[in-house]
Amino acid sequence: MEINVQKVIIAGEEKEIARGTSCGDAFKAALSGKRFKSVLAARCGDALLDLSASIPLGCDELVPVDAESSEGLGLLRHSAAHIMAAAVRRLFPDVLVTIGPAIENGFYYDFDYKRAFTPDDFAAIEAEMNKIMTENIPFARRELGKKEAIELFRGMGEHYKVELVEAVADSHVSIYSLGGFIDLCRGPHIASSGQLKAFKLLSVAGAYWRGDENNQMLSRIYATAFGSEAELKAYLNRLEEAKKRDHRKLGKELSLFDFHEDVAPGMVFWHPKGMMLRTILEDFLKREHFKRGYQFVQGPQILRQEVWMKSGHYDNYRENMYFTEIEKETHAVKPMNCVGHMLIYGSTLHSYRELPVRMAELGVVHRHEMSGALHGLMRVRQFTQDDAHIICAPEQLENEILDIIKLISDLFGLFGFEYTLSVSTRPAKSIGSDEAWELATNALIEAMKRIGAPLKINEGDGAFYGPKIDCLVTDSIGRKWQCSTVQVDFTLPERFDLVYVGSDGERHRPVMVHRAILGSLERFIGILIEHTAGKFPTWLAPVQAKILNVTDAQAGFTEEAAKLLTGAGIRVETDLRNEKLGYKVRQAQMEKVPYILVVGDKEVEAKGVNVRLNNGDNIGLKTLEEFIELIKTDCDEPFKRGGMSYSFS
RNA sequence: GCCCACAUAGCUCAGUAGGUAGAGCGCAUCCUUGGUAAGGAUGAGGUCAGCAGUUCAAUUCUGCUUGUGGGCUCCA
Repeated sequence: MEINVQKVIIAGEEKEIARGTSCGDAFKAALSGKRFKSVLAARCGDALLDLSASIPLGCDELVPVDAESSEGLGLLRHSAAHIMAAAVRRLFPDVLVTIGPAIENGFYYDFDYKRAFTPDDFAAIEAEMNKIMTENIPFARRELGKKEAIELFRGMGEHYKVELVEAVADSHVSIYSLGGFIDLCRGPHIASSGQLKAFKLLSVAGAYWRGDENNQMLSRIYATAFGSEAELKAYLNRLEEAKKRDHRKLGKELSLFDFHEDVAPGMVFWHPKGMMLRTILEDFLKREHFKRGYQFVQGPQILRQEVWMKSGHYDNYRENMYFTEIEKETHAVKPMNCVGHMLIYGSTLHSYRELPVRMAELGVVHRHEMSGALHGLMRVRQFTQDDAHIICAPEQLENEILDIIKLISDLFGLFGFEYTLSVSTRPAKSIGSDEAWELATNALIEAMKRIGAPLKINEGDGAFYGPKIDCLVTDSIGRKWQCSTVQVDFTLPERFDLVYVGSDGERHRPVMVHRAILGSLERFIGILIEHTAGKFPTWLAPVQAKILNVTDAQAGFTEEAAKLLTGAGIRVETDLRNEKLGYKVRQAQMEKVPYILVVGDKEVEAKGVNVRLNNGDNIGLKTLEEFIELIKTDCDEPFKRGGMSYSFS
């Protein structure tokens, strides 16, 4: 082999390539013209390279990267962010640029400008981007020493970029220029602006520089890009479809709940149907907790301020608490249930034989969240937690955590939700000793390892009193919401001087775990509504069957049938209105009732109902007894897997 | 709390370049008794979010407040 030639597998075929050949030239020689056009970058091992980069020495395989792959799409979007920034710079020359990464479904770029951008600016920016695409300007990479780069950006007045370069650990940084637009960037990028085919600006938002609310508020433009117009259109359609599942819209349409913003912003008014759903969920939760050795308790809603000072909430959580003065004494509405449970545990002396003590409460808490943070059922100011506090000996901790994770997976599995678990470590604002924090954090990590869950760590994201495991569930448009939380706490038992008597007759300090499985019932139901698009499984549906009479002549039997079914524990409604059958079917269908039962003369004679399923299928005439069996089987269906059950009352 | 947008009938939304408002759905009454996604007629419903300001006149323009939506921050 000659010294200036290397063997490289290019797109699956081994080639001899002259040293110094660019990735792009190598692909151009190896691929068809059409295929080559779709190639955005090159991958060698784990490294992504610009097409203009020379093939690295020692690279034995070069893989073409296009917009079909997630890495290719990310790169395309990142380049689109540069193109957007270049367009904004052309239109608003004195804008300062900051950062513009690709994100899950698109990209954004944060600008500092004398005014905020608005959607009215989109048309002009998009037009300028299209112009840049037509001009087909190459992305040119250059490596600079840090000092040189700082001077370059300082000369341009780009102080955000100067700050970014200063934070880089390496001695050199790379910059990319797109025509006259120069940006600090690790790269890689598409070869030239003409490779961007389909993009759309979506929304504007304020965002703090480096995510810190003490910093300058920047103007962020969100946008997305795809490999083709068709894919972009499909994505925008999907978004539209997802909006139809929005729990706020369905909550109103299905008459589950509403808000009275004028009198109680961020607090839910549950309507009969929503409350029915909640009640069934609560009953089910209670039974599952009893089976797992939990005892239900209930503490007061309002407690004197001094107890919150003792617990540490006053120092750490005051801004989010509601206070009220009663007989010159300041009281606080509970933002958490722990204090009540601590006091219940502490009111008697416990033996090690009783541990672990598992105290559960469907606890209503109030937290004054900032007004801009409220969001339907997902983020409210008053909510109900399926909360529990487990008080145990330190050596029992890991097993308790394992059982909790098992419960999380059972419950979320039942509803078919996808979720991710992560461990959050000590935050800046916290109480407790270093040693306690380390012990608690390790217990969580060990439990995660034992169940083999992928270990994700959120540094500094723990509660002020302890580290935690959080569970995130996704809503209909891809936003992630925290549901389950498992928090180890060494400080509250200390503050409330909780003890148990060990086998040695001495008093010992127990460890406490705070945990919620669904998290908040409000948020959980919000996600459930979006997940099911309002078509709840039969066991949860507020109305399981709706009986419609064809004409007034069958009203009597319809009412009798409804009474009989209700007596059998089925949630039934009738629609006896003087309307055509088609009209009543349509309405019941839109209410997403699982079973629509029609009663005409034939059914009266047979003492039965004609059964139409929610999917529109008609399964014919059933006697009332047959229908009761049918619906019971349907209710039990989701519980066949796992150790849970739904007992038909 | 911060940035942008928005607030009209129970719901979804038109509208007024400043002269106090409309539709569809829903609701009520009547006609219609019709077999699986909308039969017809008539009618009731609005201090145009609240408070100021400009104006002969404000739902419309301006400011503030409250709330909502999308984000940031925060969080179950």
